Amino acid sequence: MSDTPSYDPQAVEAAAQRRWDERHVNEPDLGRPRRPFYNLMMFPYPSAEGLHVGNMFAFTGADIYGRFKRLQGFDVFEPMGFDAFGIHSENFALSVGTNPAKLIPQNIDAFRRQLKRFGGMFDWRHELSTTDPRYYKWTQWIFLQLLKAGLAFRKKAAVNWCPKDKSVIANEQVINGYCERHPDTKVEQRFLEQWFFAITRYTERLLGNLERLDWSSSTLTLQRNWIGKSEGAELIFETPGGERIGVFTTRPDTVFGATYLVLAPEHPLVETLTTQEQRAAVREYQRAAQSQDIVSRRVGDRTKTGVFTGAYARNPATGEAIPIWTADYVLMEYGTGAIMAVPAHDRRDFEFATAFGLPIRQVVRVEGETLPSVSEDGVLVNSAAFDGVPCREAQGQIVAWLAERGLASSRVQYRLHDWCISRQRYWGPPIPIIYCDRCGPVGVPEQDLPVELPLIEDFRPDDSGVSPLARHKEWYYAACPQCGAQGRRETDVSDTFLDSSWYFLRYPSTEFDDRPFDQARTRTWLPVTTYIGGNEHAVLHLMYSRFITMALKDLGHLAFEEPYVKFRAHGMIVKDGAKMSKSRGNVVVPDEYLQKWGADTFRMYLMFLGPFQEGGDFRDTGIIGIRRFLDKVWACAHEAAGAGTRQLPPPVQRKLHQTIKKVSADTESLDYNTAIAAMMEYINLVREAGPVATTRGATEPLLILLAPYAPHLCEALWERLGHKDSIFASARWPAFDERLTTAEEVEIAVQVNGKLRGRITVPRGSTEAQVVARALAEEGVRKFVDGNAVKKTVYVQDRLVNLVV
RNA sequence: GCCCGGGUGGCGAAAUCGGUAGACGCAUGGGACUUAAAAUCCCUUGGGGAGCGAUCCCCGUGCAGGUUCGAAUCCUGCCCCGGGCACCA
Repeated sequence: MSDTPSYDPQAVEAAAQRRWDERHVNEPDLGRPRRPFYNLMMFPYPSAEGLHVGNMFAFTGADIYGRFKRLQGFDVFEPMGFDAFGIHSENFALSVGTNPAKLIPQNIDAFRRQLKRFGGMFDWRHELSTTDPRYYKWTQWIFLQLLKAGLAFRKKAAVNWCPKDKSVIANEQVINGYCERHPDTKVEQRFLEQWFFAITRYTERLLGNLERLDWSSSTLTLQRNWIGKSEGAELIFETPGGERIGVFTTRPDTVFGATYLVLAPEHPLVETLTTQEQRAAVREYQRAAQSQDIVSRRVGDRTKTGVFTGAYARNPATGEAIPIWTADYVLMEYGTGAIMAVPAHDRRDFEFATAFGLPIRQVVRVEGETLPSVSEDGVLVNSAAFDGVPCREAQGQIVAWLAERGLASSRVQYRLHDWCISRQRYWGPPIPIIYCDRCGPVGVPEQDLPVELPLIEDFRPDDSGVSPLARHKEWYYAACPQCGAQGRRETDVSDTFLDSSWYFLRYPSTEFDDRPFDQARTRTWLPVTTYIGGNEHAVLHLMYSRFITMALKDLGHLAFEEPYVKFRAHGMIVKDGAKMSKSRGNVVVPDEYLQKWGADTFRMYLMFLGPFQEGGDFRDTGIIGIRRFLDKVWACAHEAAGAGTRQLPPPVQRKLHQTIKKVSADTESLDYNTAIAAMMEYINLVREAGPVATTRGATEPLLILLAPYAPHLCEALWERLGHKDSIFASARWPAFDERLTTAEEVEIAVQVNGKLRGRITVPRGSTEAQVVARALAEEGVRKFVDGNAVKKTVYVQDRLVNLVV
């Protein structure tokens, strides 16, 4: 058609976005929505490099879902914000020598521009940044609520310490045990008083609730593994001096094979038990363990080291005296910090016993296994009265037997640790605490919040070993809120995961400065209806925000305890099979694609790459296919605008209803790639059918189905078809008629002995007898039946018949 | 090492309460239109074989077995790739 203007994405997209802004299309009535739908996606960290395709992939997938819900008649709230505190910003700022407070606004501006360009349905009235004092005032408020409730406490914990920097460094700055900035300087560990949140008091709730959450199963599995519940027993080994050493074990059935004990070097009893002769060696070992950085201390598969303490304890099962060692393969933070070593049935103990010549006693026999044999599918041997008992049964029996003498009890152990929120850094919200010599640590009164992070030039850590914030006396010294004496502010800032643990609560209430979240708003919009994000945050962010929500509920601030009713994990977009990263130099920037192809084509291309929930490898060889499709839609709509209304030919009508059905189901389940394929099939059929099918009745439903995917194009074509209001404000998701999705006749596969031998077309709903008769009439089928008697027939209604001869 | 995913044409992928493998798209090759090119449109394409031809036969979903009338799909044992955890007792 010569009067059809050509499709110019840049012009179409600019016009559509202008329209949405002017008419406030993306801004639901937060006060009185009819059908509220909170569509959340993970807010980005605004890096200096700008939005990359990984972000766009995630946001597009989430935005499609939000627009889909919008067209289904929901009042969709789709907010966006910036997670701008943290070590990444700070490190970047250090490298360019500019305060992050000056850099971040520029980054945010660039991000906002890109986010607008790709066409997200964001309600920008509710944008937030975690670095805004109006936001982190409430992050600090949350800290104070937990402090009041006894859920925030101080504890000594190890950090990485660089002796050159005279400063704490993060785990990711430790490279093979050396400082990232001083490759010749070994990192040590130091013990500092730090703030923790008592997330472990919520372990069972965090675990149990997972049963009831509508989350991607991969995410649930990651959370369960992270919590790491393991059931076992605590056994007591007594020393001649009367000390009781508790050990946690999941294999109490192997206690007869425990030939020595190992205490972590940090275990308090090491000091008490070590004999005079061993003292020097043990001290030396403890010192060595401590001088390691915490990263390499935890890296597995190291050669076993350890020292004998000179002391002995009695094996509660055998009564034998067994030696007590200390070794760093036992971790103080798990279980009791002590283990019973069963070298015959534990790989690590076996390795250690072999290295130090300790006895190895087999107490479990498993068919066909050599030592160390760790299987539980065996029976006990060398275990006195328990010989011959299967492992699993023996576990309970032995615990019960030892419990009679008070030497055992059942115990559940978790891997989850309390959450250390202290960061010895500059770029974060100051922890609102004032230390007073008389009163100890005192929370800053709520009316004094926020404790603003001062804009300082010398935010770089220096050799003084004092936090940059402590060098600013006017900030550092503050009156004790309790007694008025001069106190000192906490100079640590809080973890960025605390910032992001509650941002979804803030979005609907950003305009209120006198409360973190408005009660009415929160009741209306929360919990979040659907959260779509990456599994890279499956444990930390998602676990912490669940915990904070539970704590706030218990403290009376919220009426619900699970923040995200439905969570879906999207896949990761990679480049040539590898994660995109700056160091690999394989980061794909979306800007040039948006420039060349437009947002709609690029959005759809990303979704067509593969299943959204699996991700895929980015390559740009197929974009043209999406563009061709959109060109067809463009032409079709323009032709339809000038065409009259007429009945669709039956095959086109059938395809239309099939397409509505498939796109509705696939969009709901985030199977965007197949939804797009279905729309392509449909437009191909319409184009093939020609002018009789290129009508308003064929085109309008397609525009609505396509609108979540290519919102700008559909907005423009909707207008072209004469509609005054935005498609998102006025269109309703089309319904399909199940009866119209099926044809009168169906093709049936005919198999002989399971091999496909022909196809026949029969009326829908034909009986088995009719179909078999028709099948046997086929020459190609008869050839294979060849006079043999049909022993059996298998008939699948309207699909297939199999003749067994 | 343990826990999750996943291996299907030249490529991205469809199809899994077992039922016509390869939808849709890219890229091929051929053709139409054009002075020509671009764009567009039509046809072709898993491998092998038979036939002038409409067609027909054999093989084929990482490998080896198994269950079944029938397996990409279920079971057993392997191999490879990606992700997570990692001395967690």
